[in-house]
Amino acid sequence: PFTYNPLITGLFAKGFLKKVEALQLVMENEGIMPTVVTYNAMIHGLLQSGHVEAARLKFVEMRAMGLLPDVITYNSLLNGYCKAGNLKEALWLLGDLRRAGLAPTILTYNILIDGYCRIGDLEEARRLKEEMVEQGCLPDVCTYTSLMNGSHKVRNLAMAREFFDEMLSKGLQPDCFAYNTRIRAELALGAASKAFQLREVMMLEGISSDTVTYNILIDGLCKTGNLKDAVDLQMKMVSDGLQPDCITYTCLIHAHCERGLLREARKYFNKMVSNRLPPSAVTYTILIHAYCRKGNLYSAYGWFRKMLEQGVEPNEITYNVLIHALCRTGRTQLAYRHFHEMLERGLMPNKYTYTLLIDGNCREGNWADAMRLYFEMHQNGIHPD
RNA sequence: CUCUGUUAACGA
Repeated sequence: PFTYNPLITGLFAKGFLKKVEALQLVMENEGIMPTVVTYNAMIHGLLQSGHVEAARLKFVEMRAMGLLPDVITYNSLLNGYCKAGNLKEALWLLGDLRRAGLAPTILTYNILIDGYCRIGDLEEARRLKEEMVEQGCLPDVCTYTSLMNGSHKVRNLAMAREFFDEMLSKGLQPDCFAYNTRIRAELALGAASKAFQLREVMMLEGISSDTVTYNILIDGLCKTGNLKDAVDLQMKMVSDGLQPDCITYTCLIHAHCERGLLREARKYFNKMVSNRLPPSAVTYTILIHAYCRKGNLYSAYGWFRKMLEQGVEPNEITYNVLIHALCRTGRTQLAYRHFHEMLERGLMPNKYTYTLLIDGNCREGNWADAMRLYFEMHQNGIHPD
């Protein structure tokens, strides 16, 4: 197991799901018993790649083998459910952890607090923070970073600042993540100058801006209408010795597309490729969207094709963009084809997808299809508005 | 040997 466990972790990190299954068989054949750590590594890997159900099955499997899950097993699964926004299941699991005679750790609390922050339930997040103190776990910089992010989510800048100050008052030293989180909140909630001030503070504290800091600032400038400053900052980033990454370029591509500067956007795309940075699904979706909006479906499909050729998987947003453009131009049948494609890829259409298709069908007078979609949406637990 | 926090895209 000491040889196999790190191997399993490594394979998951590289996204080699099939090889992990193969390795599990090899272990069985050689009579090597998996340990709790083996399962923890597998559960974690499955969750990282979004396979919550498969992870749960591993959890069941390990218990069936007589292995007792430890706090790490629970924390991993808890994190998976929290990330998926399934706090109900997470709470049930927390009960299970306690029933198993285990005590939650600071990570257990941080995971749950982060889960509540992500769904915007700061009341519950706060309550858990108090509970963790009562249980003798002191909130750390990670706890406060989640709380600041949650405050940002509910657009409460004052609250984000309070959490930051409280962190300082507890004698905790904010790290780069904590500063970046606060800076992003300041920028997004209308306090750009405070954001830049904080970057100075951060430097004085001996924490240098990293790529994420720059990306947050560049994106913030783009979104407050300062495209030129954003471009300048990107150049400053390079002169400061930091390499722009895929996200840096994607922010700039998006900003240019929004302003209809598609030529410039393409220039950034080419620059990113020539810097050996592979464009992501987000990058392609932005370009597809820009051409669709312009009414140039031909070019939009050119990008879609390129994306597929490069082996970049389209996601639900990519399909929503295409479906939107097709429905709007009265090509509901073609839109429908994409709808099926997305199901084949295991992507879940959301409320927006259904609405687009229902609207398209209604416009063309296909009431039967529209009604069928409506019921299908209901069956999938999506409530119309 | 395994568990937590920060950045980009659709919005009818």
